Amino acid sequence: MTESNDTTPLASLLAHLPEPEPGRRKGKLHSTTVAVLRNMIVTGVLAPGTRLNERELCEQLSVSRTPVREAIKTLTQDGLLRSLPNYSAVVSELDPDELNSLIDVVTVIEGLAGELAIAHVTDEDVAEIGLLHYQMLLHHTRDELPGYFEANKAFHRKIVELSHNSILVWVWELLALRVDRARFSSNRWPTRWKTAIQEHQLILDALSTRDGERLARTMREHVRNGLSSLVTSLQTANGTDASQKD
Amino acid sequence: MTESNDTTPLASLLAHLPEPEPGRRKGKLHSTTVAVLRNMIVTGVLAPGTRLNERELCEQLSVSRTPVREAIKTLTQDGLLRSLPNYSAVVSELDPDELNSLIDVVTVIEGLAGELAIAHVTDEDVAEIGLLHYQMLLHHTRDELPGYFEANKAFHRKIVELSHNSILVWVWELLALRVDRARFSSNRWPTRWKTAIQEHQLILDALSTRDGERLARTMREHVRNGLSSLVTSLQTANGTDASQKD
DNA sequence: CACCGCCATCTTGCATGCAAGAGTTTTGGC
DNA sequence: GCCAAAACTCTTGCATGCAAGATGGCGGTG
Repeated sequence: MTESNDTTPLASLLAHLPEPEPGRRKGKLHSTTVAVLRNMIVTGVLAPGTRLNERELCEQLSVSRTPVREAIKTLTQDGLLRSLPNYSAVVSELDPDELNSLIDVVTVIEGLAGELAIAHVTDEDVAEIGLLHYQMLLHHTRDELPGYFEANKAFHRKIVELSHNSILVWVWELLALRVDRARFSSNRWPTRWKTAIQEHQLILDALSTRDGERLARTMREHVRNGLSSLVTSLQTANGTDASQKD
Repeated sequence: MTESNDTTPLASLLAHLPEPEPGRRKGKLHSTTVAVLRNMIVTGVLAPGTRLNERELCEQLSVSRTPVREAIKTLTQDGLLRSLPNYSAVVSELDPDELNSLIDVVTVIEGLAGELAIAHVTDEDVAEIGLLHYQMLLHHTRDELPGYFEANKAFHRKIVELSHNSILVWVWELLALRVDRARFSSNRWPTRWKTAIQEHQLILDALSTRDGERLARTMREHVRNGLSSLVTSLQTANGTDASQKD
C-alpha cells in the first residue's frame, strides 16, 4: 500500500548514471550503486522513514542484490540508513537533536580547517576561492539554487582541503553528507542569503591577508550562523513537505 | 612468499568469537566478522601492507565470502583497509602524515567534548570518571598495559559521551579506531605515563568544579601531548618491529 | 641473452539459490 | 462472533556459481 506513489523518481537519478563505456564493465557497480542511492537519500528522493526493499532496488537499478546489499551497508555506516537485523533498511530521520549536534561539530571542524589553511594557502588558491565566491554572487543574482549550492560546497571544500589534513577532509566529507541532506530537506532558500555572501567575503579577506585567527573565527561564525538558521527553518517547516503519510 | 609466516594467529582472535547459542544463528555473521577483522587490524595481528585474500579469510573465519566481502567494505570505509578494484584489499599503512593530521582533529574533537560535557555532567558521572582514573592508577602500579589502555579509553569515551552530542561521539569513535591502531603499533609504554595520569587528575578536577573552559583546555593539551609523544615514539621506532620485509 | 607476448591460474565482482526469521492472513475452535 | 494458532508469504542473511580482469610463468623471437 505504501509503495504505490513512486512515479519512477528513479528516472532522473538514473540519468545521472555514468553509463560507462561498454568495455570494463566490472568493478564499478558497487560504487555506482552507492552514489546513486546516496544521491537519492541526500536529495530527498527517498524520504526519511522509507523502507528499502532490496528486490525492488535491484529491479530499479538493474543490478543484483549483492551490490545493493553492500551499498546499504555502506550508507548505514554513513548514517543515512538505519538497519535492524532481519528487517529492511530504513532511511534515517533528520533528528533535530542530531542536527544541533552537527552544528557544534562542523563548526569546530571548519574552524580548524581555517586555522590550518593559512599555513598552506597560495595566491592561486585565493584566486580559485575568489572565483567560487563570484560564482555564488552570480547564481544569487540569477536565483539559481542548485548552482549556488554547488559553488558554496566547493568553496567550503576548497578551504577544508587547504588544511592539507587528510583526516580533517575525511571527517568533513562525512559531516557534509548530513548537512547536504538537511539543506535539501528545506527546499527553500535560507533567509540569510545575502548575509552568507557577506561572510564569504570576510572569509576571502582573511585568506588574502593570511590572518589565520580571523579566518578561523569568521568560518566558525559563518558555519554556526548558517547551520543554525537552517535548523530553525527546518523546525518551523516541520511537516509541511511531509507530503505523504499513512 | 610473504604469506608464509602465519602461525595461525587467528586462534587467539577466534577465541573471542561469541560462539552464540546454536539457536538464532542468523544476522550476526557480518558484525562478528567485522569485529574480528577490525580487532586483528587494530591490534596489529594483521600488519600494514598485508594483502587480504578473501578465500583464505573465509576458511579461517569459517564463513562464506559474502560476510567477508561486506566486512572488507566496511573496514575500507573506516580507513583500516585500502581497496582497489579487482585487487585484494590491503591493510592500510600508518602514514605519519595521517597521524599528525589525527592529532589536530582529535584535539579539537575532545576539546569540544570537554566544552559541552560541563552542561550535562552530574556528580555520578564525576564519580564514575574518578573510578576509571583510579583504575588507571592501579594498572599503572601493576604495570598492566592492556588494563590501562582499556580504562584510559573508557575515561575518554565517558567524557565524550557526556557531551550528549551524537555526532561528536560518532566521529570520535571513528578517530579512536585509528588512534588505537597507532597505540598498539608502538607496543611499548609511552614515556609520559605519569604525566598522563597527572593530566587525568587535572581533567577530573575541572569536571568536579564544572570549569568548562579549563576542562576543554586541559583536554586539548592532554590529547595533543599524548598523541604527539605517540607519533614521536612511532617515528623513532620506525622499523624495529617491522620484523618482516622482502 | 634479453625482451615481448601468450597462456594458465588465481582472485575478485556480480548473480543467484536456499534457508531462517517476521508479519499476515486464514481457518479452526471456543 | 471473537480469539488463537498455524500456515503462507515476504524479506533478509548467507552460501555458492560463474565470468571478467589480473598475475605469473613459459616459450618464442630478436
